[in-house]
Parts: sequence; structure tokens; C-alpha cells
Amino acid sequence: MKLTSRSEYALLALVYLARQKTDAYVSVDSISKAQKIPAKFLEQIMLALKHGRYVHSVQGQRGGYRLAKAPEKITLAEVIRLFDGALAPTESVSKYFYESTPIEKERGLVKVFKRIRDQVAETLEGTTIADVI
Amino acid sequence: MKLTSRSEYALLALVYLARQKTDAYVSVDSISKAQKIPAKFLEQIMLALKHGRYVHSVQGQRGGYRLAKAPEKITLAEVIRLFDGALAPTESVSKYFYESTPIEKERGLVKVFKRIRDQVAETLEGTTIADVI
DNA sequence: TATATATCCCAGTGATTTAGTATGGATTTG
DNA sequence: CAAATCCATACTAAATCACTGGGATATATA
Repeated sequence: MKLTSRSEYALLALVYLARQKTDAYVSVDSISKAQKIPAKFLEQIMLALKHGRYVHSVQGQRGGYRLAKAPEKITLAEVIRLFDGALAPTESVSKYFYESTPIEKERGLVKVFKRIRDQVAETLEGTTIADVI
Repeated sequence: MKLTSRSEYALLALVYLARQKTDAYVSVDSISKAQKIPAKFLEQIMLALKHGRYVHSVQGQRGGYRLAKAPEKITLAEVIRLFDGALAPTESVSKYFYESTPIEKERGLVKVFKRIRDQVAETLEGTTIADVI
């Protein structure tokens, strides 16, 4: 797994929303300024988060985004998978994003990389937005 | 960390060399056929492994490559770092390949990703070519 | 109802990376 | 000398990445 700026920005946005005191909707522009994320890029990211049902939105004046579920219910694993795909270091040992790769036939290597996949998945599935606020 | 085909091929080549019974030099062509790696691509990879002092070579007829050190002395971490850089999921938490990335200022996130970096590094530094033969 | 403020959504773009291929040279052995 | 082999660099096609732009749609407020 390698984090892209998309998933890093997504996490920053979610953390920011989770920190809000009120349940008012927050505009892309506010998030963009607060977390220093290019606004139009963030727009795309928020849309993806919306389609993944992590945030809820309303359009128009006073519109914006807010979390669609409790921060305790959003794991880092889900968010990263949404934007970057597999948590595994190579797709041939990935559960959800399997693809053939060169090492596939080498049992010893596969075993090691599966172990890494499991360690990473365990950590990221066990950590929520609430944990990193 | 995301494995590229370069580092996967490099590991396959090293494993193959480590399995040799004699200390004869093995040609790129043999490795290429045995491990199904595009020959000219493998050539580049072997060169890099040579520059990293993991293999030794001789030119000319009957020439080729062999390991320059015991398989127990080559960790997966070194090889992957040579070809793919950081083991960390994002460079802002990397020890050897630090670079600024968006999450950098979020302590909670940094902490989690450093933990992952440490887990991955521990596993890959603790595993050698000898372990995966 | 007009306007300002938002999201929605897709298309495009320039830079970089990836996974090779090509070409030619240098070296060693039969 | 010929064949086999490594050495070194250049090139390239495709994919990915990190955005940017523009127009449509929705909503609150003046």
C-alpha cells in the first residue's frame, strides 16, 4: 500500500469534519482552507466520500458536508481502500483487490507479504477517525 | 510501500540464485527462463543488484551472476528499498526517504502510519532470502 | 424572484512513473 | 576470431497522479 494525496486529503477532511462542534454543513471551501487542500481537488474527493456514504451533503447556500456516521464507525482502512485500493504490498496477496503478480508462485515470499498485509489491515481496521482526532 | 515488478523480479532472481547447488555463475538468460522474467528487463535489475553488492558477476562465455553474500545476510527490506524506496506507507513518516506529505501535521494520523512503517520494517528486516527459499 | 453560494459531475492536462525494448559496446572463453 | 555474456544508456508506450475548468443544478436569502 502506498498512500496517494487523494487518500491523505480524504483523511484530513474527515478529521476536520469530525472535529466540528455543531452539526452545521461545512463547505468545501472551508475545509480546503483549514486543511490546505486544493479546493477543486477536494471537491472530487468529497464526492467520492459521499458516494461511499461517509459524508452527507446539501447543495446551495449554507450547504456543504458533514459526517454521515460517527467518527468511531469510520476506519482508516475503509477510506484508504476507497481511494488507493489494496492495503497489501502487492496485489497477488490482496484479499479484496487480487491480481496476479510475479512473486505469486513463490510460497515463501507470498507468506511474508500476506503477513504484512494482515498486520497493516489489522492496524488500519482497528483505527477510526475518532482515534486520530 | 507498494512493490513494483522490478522489486518482485529482483526477489525472484535472488531466490533463484540462492537455490543454486554449485557456485557456478548463472546467466541472465537462465534466470529469465527459470523465473519467467523478461530478459532485457532482468538485465537492468541484475545490474542494480550488482551495484548494491548483492550479486557478483563475470562477463564473457560461461559468465553470469551469483550471490555476493550468504542468503541469510540479505534481508527483503534492503532489496525492496533499493528498488522501491520507502517501506513506509507515506514518505512523511519514512526514516530513510522522508518527504513532506499532506498528513504531516496531523499527529494522530502520523502516529498510526509510523506504527505501520515500524511493523512492516520489522518484518522485512527480519526476513532474509534464506527464509524464503 | 433574482442573486449569491453551494454541490454535482465530467472532461481535460501536464508531469511523473512504470514496465519494458533497443542499441551498441566491452569482456571472456572455446 | 566467434560466440556468449555482461555493461550502460537511451528510448517509448501506457498508466497513474495531481490537479484545473466549466457548466449544470440546488437552495437560502435579499
